[in-house]
Amino acid sequence: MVEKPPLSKRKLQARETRKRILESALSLFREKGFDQVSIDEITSAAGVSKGSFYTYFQTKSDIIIEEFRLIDDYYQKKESAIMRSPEAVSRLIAFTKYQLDYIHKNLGFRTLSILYINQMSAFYDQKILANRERTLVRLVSKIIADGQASEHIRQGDPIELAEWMNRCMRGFFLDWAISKGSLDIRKDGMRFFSEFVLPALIAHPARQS
Amino acid sequence: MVEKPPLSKRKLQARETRKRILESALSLFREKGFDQVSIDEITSAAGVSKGSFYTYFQTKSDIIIEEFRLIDDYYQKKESAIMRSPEAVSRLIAFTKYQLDYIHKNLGFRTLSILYINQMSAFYDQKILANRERTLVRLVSKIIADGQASEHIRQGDPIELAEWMNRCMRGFFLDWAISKGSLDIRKDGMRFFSEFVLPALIAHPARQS
DNA sequence: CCATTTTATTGACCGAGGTCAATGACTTTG
DNA sequence: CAAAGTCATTGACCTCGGTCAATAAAATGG
Repeated sequence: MVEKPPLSKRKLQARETRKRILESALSLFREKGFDQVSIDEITSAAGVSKGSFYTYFQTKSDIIIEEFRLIDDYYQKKESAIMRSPEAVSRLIAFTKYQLDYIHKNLGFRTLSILYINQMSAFYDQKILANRERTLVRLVSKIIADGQASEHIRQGDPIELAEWMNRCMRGFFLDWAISKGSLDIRKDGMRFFSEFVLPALIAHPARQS
Repeated sequence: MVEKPPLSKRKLQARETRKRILESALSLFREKGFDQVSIDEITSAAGVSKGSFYTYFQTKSDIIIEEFRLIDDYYQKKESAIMRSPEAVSRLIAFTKYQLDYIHKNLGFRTLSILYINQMSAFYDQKILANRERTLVRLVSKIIADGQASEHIRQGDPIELAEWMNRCMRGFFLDWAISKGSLDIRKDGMRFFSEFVLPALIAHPARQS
């Protein structure tokens, strides 16, 4: 458990302000879409000034980042369900199903676009996606390490393999974002994963050279 | 040969204006970087008004798109060198080498970021990247089809496989862009391709099930 | 050669993201 | 409790990408 810090009136107010901005923003984004909502609109809905927005967030799209962080909690919640699958390959498939599902239901291609744009923009250094500490890498590399032990998965550094697998999926998400959602994220995503990415991870008997 | 159209004075002037804008823009981008150059700066360097910029380009980043189109000519020029490799696997490696090389020398991660951002942005419909007509897909799918005939490459629709392979590389480029170039595009890119993507394309003897 | 139509060009204007010096509410110090 | 210090808050202001009605120059056609 975390030590409860004695919150001063100031800290409480600040937290409240931040929360109000975040909630107005998310609610307006859901209602009208990211591009149709201005910072002025968000802050006046929250009853604060424009400047306050920038006390708590570096850019407009930081709000989106905040939403995206929740995906790690989601993976954590699904971990036991994923690990219930008998072996590595089916675990990776289960993982990917959950991932595609979450993105389909909770994010959407527009949100993903904004996330990628945010992460690529020039003087921005909050690395959300390329972070080895993420539950995603932890979980997938664990599955891979297990799979290597039982010889279902090919050899190699499990963390590197997890990042590579993840990178391929990111390629899919990018294509999805560029196509403005005209790919079917669950059908096409699953097919790409099981037909192309997964084979790169599976142990094969050595070929004659 | 293309039929030479009788160019009116108007068309000539228009072409000249477009060219001057393009050249000022590229030269300023190279000098100061995309974000540090404003449209006003570009147009006054070109000696035209701001409005003229938007006669010839839809957005500021369209200039970058223009540059990117050249990569298809480059692939075309390298085609024979690539096909000189004896079989599919080494051809794909050669192709990827040239691709990484071109992007390293001529584009850079910042340009790639701008390209991706442009392609993802909301009301934009010039699909540059996800275009089956591109030399890239044509060339790679041809190599794959040849490789399937000689049983070096696994079965499946060659165009789909080419798009999948390309998608994985796009995942790498995205990671590169997000990491602001801290990945080594040639070393890490080649390693990712040959260690992870290529195995997904190679024919393997069937496993016992 | 003049009248009409077409189209490249212009630049004032707009909207919106982001900045920052000034303010004042709260906290700490003496 | 008053003075000094800290920091959340404010909103006028700036920059810049992008728009568009008006204009000017060239093409067309009679």
